[in-house]
Amino acid sequence: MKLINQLSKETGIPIATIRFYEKSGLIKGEKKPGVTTNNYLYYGDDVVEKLRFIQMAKAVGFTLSEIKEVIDAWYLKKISRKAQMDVLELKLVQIEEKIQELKAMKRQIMTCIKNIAAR
Amino acid sequence: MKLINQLSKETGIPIATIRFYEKSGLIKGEKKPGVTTNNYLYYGDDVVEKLRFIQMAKAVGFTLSEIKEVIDAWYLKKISRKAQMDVLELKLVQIEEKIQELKAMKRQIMTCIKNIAAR
DNA sequence: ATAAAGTATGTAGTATACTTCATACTTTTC
DNA sequence: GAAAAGTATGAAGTATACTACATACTTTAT
Repeated sequence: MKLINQLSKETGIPIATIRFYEKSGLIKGEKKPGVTTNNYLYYGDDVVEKLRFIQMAKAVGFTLSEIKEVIDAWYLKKISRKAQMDVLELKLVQIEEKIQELKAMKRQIMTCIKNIAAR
Repeated sequence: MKLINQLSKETGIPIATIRFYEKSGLIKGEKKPGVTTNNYLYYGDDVVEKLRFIQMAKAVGFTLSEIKEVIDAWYLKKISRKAQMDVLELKLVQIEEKIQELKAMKRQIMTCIKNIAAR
């Protein structure tokens, strides 16, 4: 069980940002049962996983609310299996679209580089 | 030569957003020489190209200032050939990174879908 | 020729995603 | 046991990327 400082060091995400993600409902720490002197929050390994996923997803242009949908489908067992599948399969489609867009950009830029080189 | 309305219709980007991009230096319209009654701006086909590029690049998480760098390297002949190449090659690397991240996310989500299906 | 639609300009407002600050308490270190 | 470092909370501030509004002028349609 990790405290927020360790979480930050493992992921490179600032503590303030992690707190912001927690407030936004993307991750959740828990109070250690039995500890009454403080109200420190502890985080499991799943939270590190989630934070890494957030980093990746943000880097490819997903918003926090889109990311939250995926994380909820992933970890919350509350919603129906079908609803979980729907969210995840939609994300797969969107990921595939982004890959295609990136490949198109790559081709464009490579053409441009060739033009510059041929001058 | 197109007016802003046509530009908007061809790309699906709102007029206000196109104006914002122009103010941000990503695209540029020109006054028709000889026309003195108005100050309407006209746009060439390169602007449509640029707007489509902006749409794609934004969809995969590039910021407007990153996009501006690429567009400048692309169209502005002012900067040195080497500087142009540097910008474009860096973008190629970043695009490749994003593709890898998307593929990693794809795998993760597919694993998750399999787990849900197997319940 | 007049109303409707288009264009330009400037300013203000909004949403997202942080980031900083102030305060207060707890734990660790020397 | 006192200072330094860590944690929690709430509120305010910032950056990016729009989005809407008000005004004024121009062009197009009827």
